[in-house]
Amino acid sequence: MLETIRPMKTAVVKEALLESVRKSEAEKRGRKASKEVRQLQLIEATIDSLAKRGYSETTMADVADGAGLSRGIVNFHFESKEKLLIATLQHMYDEYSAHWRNALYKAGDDPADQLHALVSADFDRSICNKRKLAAWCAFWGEAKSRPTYQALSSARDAVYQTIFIDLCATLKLSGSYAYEPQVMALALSAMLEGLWLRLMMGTEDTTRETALQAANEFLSVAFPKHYPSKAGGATKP
Amino acid sequence: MLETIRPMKTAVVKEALLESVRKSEAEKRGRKASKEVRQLQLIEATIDSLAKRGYSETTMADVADGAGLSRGIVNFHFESKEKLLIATLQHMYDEYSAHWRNALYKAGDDPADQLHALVSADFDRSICNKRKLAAWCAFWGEAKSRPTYQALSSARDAVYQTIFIDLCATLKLSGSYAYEPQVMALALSAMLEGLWLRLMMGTEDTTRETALQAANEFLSVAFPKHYPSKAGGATKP
DNA sequence: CACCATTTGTTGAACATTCATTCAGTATGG
DNA sequence: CCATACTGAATGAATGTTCAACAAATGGTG
Repeated sequence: MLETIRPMKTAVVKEALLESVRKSEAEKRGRKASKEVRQLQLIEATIDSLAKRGYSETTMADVADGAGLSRGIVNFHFESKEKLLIATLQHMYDEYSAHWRNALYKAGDDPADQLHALVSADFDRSICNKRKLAAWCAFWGEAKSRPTYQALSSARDAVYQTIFIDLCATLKLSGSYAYEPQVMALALSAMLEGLWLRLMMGTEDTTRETALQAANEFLSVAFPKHYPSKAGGATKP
Repeated sequence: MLETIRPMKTAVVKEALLESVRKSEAEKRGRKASKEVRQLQLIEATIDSLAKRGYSETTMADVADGAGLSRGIVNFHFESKEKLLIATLQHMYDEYSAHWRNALYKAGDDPADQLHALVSADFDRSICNKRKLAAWCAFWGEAKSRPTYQALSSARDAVYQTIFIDLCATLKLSGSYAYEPQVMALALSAMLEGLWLRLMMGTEDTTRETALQAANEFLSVAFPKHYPSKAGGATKP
């Protein structure tokens, strides 16, 4: 099962396109960019707007201004505002998906390493930052009332969840734990999402470091034989 | 510290008012209701709209229609749409707050019972249902870009968090655990929020029961001496 | 290479719609 | 009969979409 997970090839391509977007900062005007680059540029501007103004205040004009282009341009590249937002969500979903698949691939064959890699990947700067988290949260707020968003809006999809369950089951066998893999996987992935939520609320008392620390603490108590606690031993009352 | 937490008296009053709202279903028109009842009625209609249509699609007209009243009514009782939404958020915040305070009060003096009561309270039908969760999520999506929402939007506030930390610290002493109370409390409360998020996404694979089960599983592995696992003992490989 | 025709990307003003707000008028309870 | 709750049409601002005109690339032809 796990052997079928490979980093997505398209991720590399998109990375290169994003580079083009950043490079062309100075030369936004005129017909300098390819269709794909321009679309990515608009998607990035959309994420900016979602992060800065929230979903309900994100306007076509703001996206166009953010990209340094004219008003009508979005309707040319994307058919409508709705299609732009769907494309933006799909982009973030693909990026997140490629990120954890890559982390899993690089983790090697040990299940404990794999689980730890997945957890750590969630708090990597490239995807876990104010801008992206805020954009995710904006979509979450609308997901329940929009069928189109529902499938994409929880970045951690069914495949991700299945892998979590499999890893929990494997560790249970090798560590003689008592929990139910499915239940433990739910608790774990829910905590990761909850930590994301905390981070985006951004009350400054939760940072990427403390969030990661909490996640690792969870791993230590749930799988003590695989992740021995790094803190001092048990204290007597 | 914990001894100062008491159920809020105002909760009882509001419950009575809500009763009035429900009773007057048939007689919405005319000057039948007091000012407070009418405001609660509008707030309930706002929650309905948020749940059904999401934040960005919630309109004054929809709220008024939902309450069976005329268009201009909201601006009469609340000054503006923004004030209505703030009042709605405040209402949900107060309700949630009263709920966990009451649960804590009824739990008695044992810290383990208290923590368990807080966790269970989160999944009580009265506050953990599609309608309310969807409304919470709608506000979360806008909170980061609206300073006014920020304080109220995470129902679990600083006081709640402090109590969690205190309980974790107490249990650590009596159970000789190795974790850092602050870190464990963060992991725990983040998981609760994450489970809420799952429930409101409503992909049907997570129910209130399985969510509560996952939360209890967490308690079992984090505080094994206080919450002995109910599943069969450890299995050998 | 030069020239022109065609396709394709881009602009910005005009348009239509949606929606919060206002307010003059009406109804109702005390 | 007065104060107050309430109504609903009018208003104006905000915003997504359309489109005619323009500009840049492309490709074919002599």
